[in-house]
Amino acid sequence: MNAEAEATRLLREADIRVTVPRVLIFGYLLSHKTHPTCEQIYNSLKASNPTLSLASVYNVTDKLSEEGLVKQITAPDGTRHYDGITEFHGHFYCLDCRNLFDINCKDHELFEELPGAVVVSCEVTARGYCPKCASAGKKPRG
Amino acid sequence: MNAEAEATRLLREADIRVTVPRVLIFGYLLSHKTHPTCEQIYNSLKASNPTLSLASVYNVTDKLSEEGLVKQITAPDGTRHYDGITEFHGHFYCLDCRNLFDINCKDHELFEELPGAVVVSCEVTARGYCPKCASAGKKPRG
DNA sequence: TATAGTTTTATAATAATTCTAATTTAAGGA
DNA sequence: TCCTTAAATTAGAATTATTATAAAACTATA
Repeated sequence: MNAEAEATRLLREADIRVTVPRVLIFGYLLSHKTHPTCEQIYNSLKASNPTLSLASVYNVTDKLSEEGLVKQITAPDGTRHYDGITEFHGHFYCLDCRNLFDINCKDHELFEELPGAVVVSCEVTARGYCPKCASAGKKPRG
Repeated sequence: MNAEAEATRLLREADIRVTVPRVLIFGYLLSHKTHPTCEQIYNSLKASNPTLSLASVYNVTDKLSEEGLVKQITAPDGTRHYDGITEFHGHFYCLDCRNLFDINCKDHELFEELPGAVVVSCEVTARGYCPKCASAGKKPRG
């Protein structure tokens, strides 16, 4: 099954109105594991969908992450990225190239700390220099 | 010892030039555990220091976190907050009131995943509804 | 106290995201 | 299939957080 058909199926299953932008954007996230920003999603889709607007990409990613169908990741530089993989995992942010990489990492039992709090999701983000940038000498202070 | 004297001492120790804005801002972070943004730091300090500029707060917090004297936290809404506590701990972000709370949480051995990567820091951020907002009924969908 | 280099300041510029109001669309019922 | 209604999309303006710039002020050292 292709990504757009899968997106349509998952939207129906979640009882979310199926629209062209939602299918396109959700399908894109299901088939690209690159943690794109809204801008990047928009740039990738607009050539084949000239009427798509950037505002819709913001609206749709917002809706999808609210509904738990995709994951929102806030990078240390403050930009928001989206991830079609919803199983728990962590991210590694390269301070040089600013890319996000997946890392395995178990979920924790962190929250006896704040009794009464309702935990919706948890994000683990490491910062540093990815193998490529580190080997190019882009390490902190020397 | 008061916070500004402590800030001065720590700056000297780290071999960082001691300036008025640095002492003020670092001192503020050492004595306030509220995870303020640059804007909040600026607003708190400007009354008693009218010549201080917001740009300096950005410059100084940048410098301090680069040098590891304070911790930078990027909240899920993309805003950057600073924390004078540098020991490892996690944060809980309330989706309603947008405050950050400290949570205990051990550091992990996450990084066998990316051989060759240089890890600089690690951030664990949970999202949800804090006890106060949750009890006021601000839970997700119902 | 003079100097050199760094930091700060004020302001302008940029980038990411949100808001607004008009238009279009999806889904269910006649 | 056509109508209706609420919801979603669009384009563009507005807002917010942050970064850049260039001149003035300050720190540390000689």
